[in-house]
Amino acid sequence: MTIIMSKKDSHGSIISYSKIIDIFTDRMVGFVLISMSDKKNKVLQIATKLFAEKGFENTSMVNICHEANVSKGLIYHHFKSKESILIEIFTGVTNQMIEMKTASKSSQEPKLQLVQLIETIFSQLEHDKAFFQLNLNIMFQPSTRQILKEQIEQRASLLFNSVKNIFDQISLKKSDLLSYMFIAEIDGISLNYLSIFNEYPLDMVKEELINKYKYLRINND
Amino acid sequence: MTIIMSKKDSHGSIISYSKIIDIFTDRMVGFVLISMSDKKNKVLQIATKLFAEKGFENTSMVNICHEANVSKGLIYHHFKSKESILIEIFTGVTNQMIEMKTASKSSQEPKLQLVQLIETIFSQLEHDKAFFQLNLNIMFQPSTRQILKEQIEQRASLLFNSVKNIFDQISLKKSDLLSYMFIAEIDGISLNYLSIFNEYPLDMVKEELINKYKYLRINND
Amino acid sequence: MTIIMSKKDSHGSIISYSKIIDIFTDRMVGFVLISMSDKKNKVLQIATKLFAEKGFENTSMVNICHEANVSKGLIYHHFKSKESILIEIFTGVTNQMIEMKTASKSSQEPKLQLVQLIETIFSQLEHDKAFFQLNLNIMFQPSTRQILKEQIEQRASLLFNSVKNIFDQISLKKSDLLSYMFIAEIDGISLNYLSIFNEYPLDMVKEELINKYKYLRINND
Amino acid sequence: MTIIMSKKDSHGSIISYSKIIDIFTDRMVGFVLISMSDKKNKVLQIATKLFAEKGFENTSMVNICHEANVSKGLIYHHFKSKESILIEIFTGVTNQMIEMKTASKSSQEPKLQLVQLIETIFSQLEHDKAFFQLNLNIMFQPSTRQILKEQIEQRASLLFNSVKNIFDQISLKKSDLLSYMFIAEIDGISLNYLSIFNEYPLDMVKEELINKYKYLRINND
DNA sequence: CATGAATGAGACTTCATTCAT
DNA sequence: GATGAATGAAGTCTCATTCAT
Repeated sequence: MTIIMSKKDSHGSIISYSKIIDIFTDRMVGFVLISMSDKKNKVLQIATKLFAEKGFENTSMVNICHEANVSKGLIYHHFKSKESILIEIFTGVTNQMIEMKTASKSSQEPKLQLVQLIETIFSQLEHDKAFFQLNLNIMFQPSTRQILKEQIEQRASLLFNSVKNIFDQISLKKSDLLSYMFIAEIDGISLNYLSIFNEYPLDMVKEELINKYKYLRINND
Repeated sequence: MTIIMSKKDSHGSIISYSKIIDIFTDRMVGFVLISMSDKKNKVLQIATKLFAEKGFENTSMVNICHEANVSKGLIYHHFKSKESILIEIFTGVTNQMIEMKTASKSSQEPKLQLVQLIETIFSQLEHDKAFFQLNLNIMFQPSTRQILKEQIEQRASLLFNSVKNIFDQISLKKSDLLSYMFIAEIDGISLNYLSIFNEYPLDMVKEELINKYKYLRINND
Repeated sequence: MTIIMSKKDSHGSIISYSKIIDIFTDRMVGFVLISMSDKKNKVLQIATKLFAEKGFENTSMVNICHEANVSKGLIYHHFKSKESILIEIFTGVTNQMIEMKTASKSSQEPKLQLVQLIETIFSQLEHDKAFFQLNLNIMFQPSTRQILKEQIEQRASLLFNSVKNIFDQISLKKSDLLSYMFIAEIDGISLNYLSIFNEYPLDMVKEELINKYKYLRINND
Repeated sequence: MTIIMSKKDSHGSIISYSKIIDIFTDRMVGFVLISMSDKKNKVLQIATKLFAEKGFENTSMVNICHEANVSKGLIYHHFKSKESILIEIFTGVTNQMIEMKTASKSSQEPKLQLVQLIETIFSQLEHDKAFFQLNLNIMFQPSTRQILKEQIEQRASLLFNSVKNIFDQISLKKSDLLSYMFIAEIDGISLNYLSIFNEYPLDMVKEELINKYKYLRINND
C-alpha cells in the first residue's frame, strides 16, 4: 500500500511521515520503543534513509555502518540480518498505522472525512517522497516483496477498511467498489507523481479529486 | 509508466504482451531487430523473464547464461554490460510503443477509443502480470530508475499525448486534467491489482471504469 | 588418549563418565573444584556437552552462554578465553585420572585386573560415546591438539604406566611391548566402534578380547 | 577408516600416499582426471596439505588462495564451496581405494597377504603422517564427519571386505571376528603412533604384529 | 562467434573479546 | 559477581567483467 494512514490528533493536525520517522527517535514515547538503545535507533533511522535513497539491494551493511557511525558487529548484535532491519522498519510503520487507525474516530461528515484523507495523504506525499518511494521499491522488488508479503496485505486491508467505513456512512450500496476506486485514484496519482511524470501537476489533480468527493453524488441505479 | 500502449492492427486485434515478447523472436520484422542473432534474441528473452521474476539486482549474468544456454563470453560479445541488457529490453518495448502510436490512427468515436484502450490495457495486465511487475520494479528501484530515466519520461509523454489526443476530440477544455486522471485511475488499478490486494475484483472495477468513460459527460463549469 | 582410567572405589564399583561429569557438579569434593561457583560449573558442563556435540571450533561462546543461561561477561569473568575453558575441562578429567590412579591399588590377580580394566573401559565407552568422541576430536584437531599437547602426553604415560604395572606382575619380559599392544587393541576397538563402522559388534569383540587376556600365556622366547 | 588400501602393482611395489597425492598431479593418467585444469589441481593439492596441517575448520579459503597462487573467484569457479573441496579430496582417495581393490588380485598365501598388508599400511603411515592425521581429524570433527559420513562407511566396508576375504582363505570360522580384531589392532597402533605417544616404538610393535599373523594359528573351539 | 578460466572488489555474517555500568 | 553493548578482524561466498584461446 502506497498510502500511510493519517490521524487527526487533538489539535487537528496530521501525523505525517516526519512523525513516522520519530518512531525511531527521541520523541517517541511508546513503551515498546522507549527502551530502544540510541545506537539501534540510529541504525533504523539511517537504514530507512538509505533504503529509500538507494533501494534495499543497493544499500550495503557497510553503507549503514558508516553513516550511522557504528561497527558492523553492533548491527548484528541488534539485528539478525539485513532483512530483519527492513522488517523492523516496515513493522514500525505498520504498527504506527494500526495505532492511528484505532485512535482516529472521526465524527465529521463522511464526505469531509474523504477530503481530509485526501489532503493528509497528499501532504505526506509531498513531504516524504523518498519514504513513499521506498514503499514502492519494496513492494515491487520480488525479493523484498516476498519478505514483507504479509505486512503489505495487512496494510492494504487496514486502509481498505478505513475507506470503506467512510463510504458505508454515505451509502451501503457499492461501498466496496467505491473504496477500490478511491484507493486506485490516490495510488495512481501517487505513482504518477512519484515516478512517472517529470513535472506532475499535483495541486491541480488534487483539487479535482477533492471536488469530486466533496460533492459526491452516488448513482444508485 | 505502467501502461503499455495498445495498437489496433489491420484486423482490429490488439498487440498484446505476447506480441511484445515477439520483439525478441523470429516473427519480429522491425528494421532495428531484424538482424539480431538467435542467441542474442534468446538472451533478451531470458533476461526479461528473469528480471521480471527475481528483479534486476537479483538476477546474475550466470543465471542468464544458464537459462539461455549461452556462454558468458557470448553475452559480453553482444552486450556491453548487464545494464545494457536492461536498456535494450526497455528500448525494444519503447520503440514498439512509438511504432504503435504512429501506426494507430483510429477513426472511432472518442469515448469508444477510451473504452477500447481500457480493455486493451486490462487484457494485457491479466495476461502478463510478471512483465508489468518488471516495469514497476525497474521504475522504483533507484539504481535501475536512474539508468532508464529518460525512457521512462519518454514513455510517459507518449502515453499522455495519446490519451490527451482522445480527450481533445471530446472537449478541449480540461483535456489535460482529464488525461492525468484517466492515467492515474488506470495506473492505480494496475498497482492495486498487481501488488497490493490479495484478491482484487479487477473485472468489477474494470466495468465501473468502462461505464464511467462510455457515458462520460464533461462538466464544463 | 582415548581411554579414561577406571577406578574401583571401596564398593567395587567403577567410576564412570557419569562420575566424570560430576566433577563439574555439586557432588564433586575434589579440593580444586570445591570452591567453584555454580555458574562456573554450569559453564564447564555445557561447554563439555557442546564441544562434544559440535566440536570445539564450531561451538561459539554465545552458544555456551545461551545454553548455560549466563552472560558473556560472566564467562569472561571466570575464564580468560575460550581456549581456557577447554583446558579447564581437559585438566579436570586429567586430574581425576591422576587421583584415581593414586587411589586404586588393586590386590587382584593381574590377569583379572586386565579383564576388569577392559570391562570398565568398554562400559564407559558405551555410556558416553559423545565424551569419548570429544577426546578424539580434540586430539586430532591440530589447533586444539597443540593447546593440550602436554596433557595428552601426560595422560598417555599415566595409562601406559598403569597397564605396564599390571603386565610387570605377569612377566617382566616384554611388558612394554605387551602394554603397547593392549592399549592399541583397546584404542583401535574404541575408534572403530565410535567412528568407523556403522554397526560394530562391540560385545563380540569385547568377549574375544577378554578371553584373550583372561587366559593369557606369554611366549617367552 | 584410518587405513588406506595398498595395491601390489606389477613390480610388487606399493601404491603409497605419494601415489595418492599424484591423483591430483601430472602423473595421473585416469581419463576422468586428465582434463582437470592445472589450477584446480593445485587447489586440491594445497587444500589437502593445509587441511592436514591445520585442520579443515582452521584453514580459510584465503589461506588456500595464497598458497595456491590463485584468486578467490577461481576457487569458487571450480568448487561450489569449501565443503565441496573436502568432498572432492576425500572422493578422489576413496575412488583410488576402490580402483586398487578391484585391481589387486593376490595369489599369495593368505598369511603372507596379511603380512604384506601390515607392511604396506605402516609404510604409508610413516611416510604420510599428516595425511593420516587429516583422515582422523575429518572423522572426529562432527561437522566434517557429517559431510563425509557415507564415504567413511563405504571405505570401512571396503577395507573390511578385503581383510575378511583373506581370513576366509585361512578359515571360514570366525573370519568376521578376526577381521574386526585385525583392523582394530592396526587402527589402534596408527592412532597411538600418530597422536598419543610421544615416542612410539612403531618398528617393535610392527614386528610383533607381523609375527603374530605370520604364524597365526586359529583356535577353532 | 563462442568458450569458460580467471580476477578482485565487495557482499553478508560470525565471533572472540573488551569494557562501562 | 553479572550484564550485554560494542568492536573489528576474519570468514565464506557472489558477481560483473576481462581475456586468452
